Amino acid sequence: MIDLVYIAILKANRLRPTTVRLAVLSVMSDYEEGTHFTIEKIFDDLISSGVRKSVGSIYRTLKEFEDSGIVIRHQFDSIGTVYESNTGPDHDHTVCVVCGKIKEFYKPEFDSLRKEVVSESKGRLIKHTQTLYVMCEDCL
Amino acid sequence: MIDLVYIAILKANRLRPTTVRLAVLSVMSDYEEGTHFTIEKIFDDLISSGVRKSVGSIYRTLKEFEDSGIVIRHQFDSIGTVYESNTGPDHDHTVCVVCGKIKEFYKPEFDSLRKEVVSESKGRLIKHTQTLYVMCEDCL
DNA sequence: AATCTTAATGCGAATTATTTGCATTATTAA
DNA sequence: TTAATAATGCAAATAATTCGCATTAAGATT
Repeated sequence: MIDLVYIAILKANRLRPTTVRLAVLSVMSDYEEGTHFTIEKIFDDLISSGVRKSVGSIYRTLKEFEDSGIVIRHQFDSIGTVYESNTGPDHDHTVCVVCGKIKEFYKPEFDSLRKEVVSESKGRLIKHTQTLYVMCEDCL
Repeated sequence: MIDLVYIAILKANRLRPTTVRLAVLSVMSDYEEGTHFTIEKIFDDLISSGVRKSVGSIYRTLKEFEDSGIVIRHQFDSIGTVYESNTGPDHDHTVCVVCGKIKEFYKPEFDSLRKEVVSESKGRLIKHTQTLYVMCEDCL
């Protein structure tokens, strides 16, 4: 059973290994590292793999996955809501305002600066978002 | 006529000085510097000042103002869409995940780092968003 | 394995936020 | 002052997401 690892992931998050959840994990696992995908793409890819699941269930599933930390949800200007697998290290994004391509970047210096900001205000940092809207090399 | 300055702002942006636009500018001018407001707040504040304008027109007006650079629109997690007057210097935001309070911060070092990121990818920076979700001092 | 309990699913309706078409009205240009 | 153009109100349309609830599936219990 190829699903064993998905079942383990779900159980580790107190989620029953059901057909919808396993199917969503399965299509997600076919994406390249760093792929950003929509609810609709998951829906379509499930159809392509011969599995029809309701859009409502996919919304619910991705919300559960987000709560569990299995995926991260982003809202980008003029692109809307996309998700990505929460594997790999922390990072921020660039989005090309022309072609819409999303890339990731990481610079540890940002983290230190952010820590300074919150400590100056005596708060505690829970999470952050940073997106650079660019014209990418190809579009220039 | 107290509106003269608003009329000037609108004309400078090739927008006819109409009642809706002038009324929106007027309620906005009553807000403290750095206030973040919703469409609904504008609507309510117009009502309070004895002016009833359609929600649709307020949406249209704020979109025009955004295109003209008169306001900036933000989308914050679990808060939604808010606007602020585009006066004063560039800045990013902290949002308290408990009380929802929005504050501004500015550190020039962020700008240099962002420039590094886009120059490394040979792109051009158009704009950026950065939001730190925190527990603020009061909520801790 | 049969049954009980609880959670997940599908479906369509409901919600929320926003946009749009169009007839009417206001603003600017002639 | 009239002609041309743009803005407004209103209601309907759209888009994205959530929800209620009856049905089904999964895990626990006997």
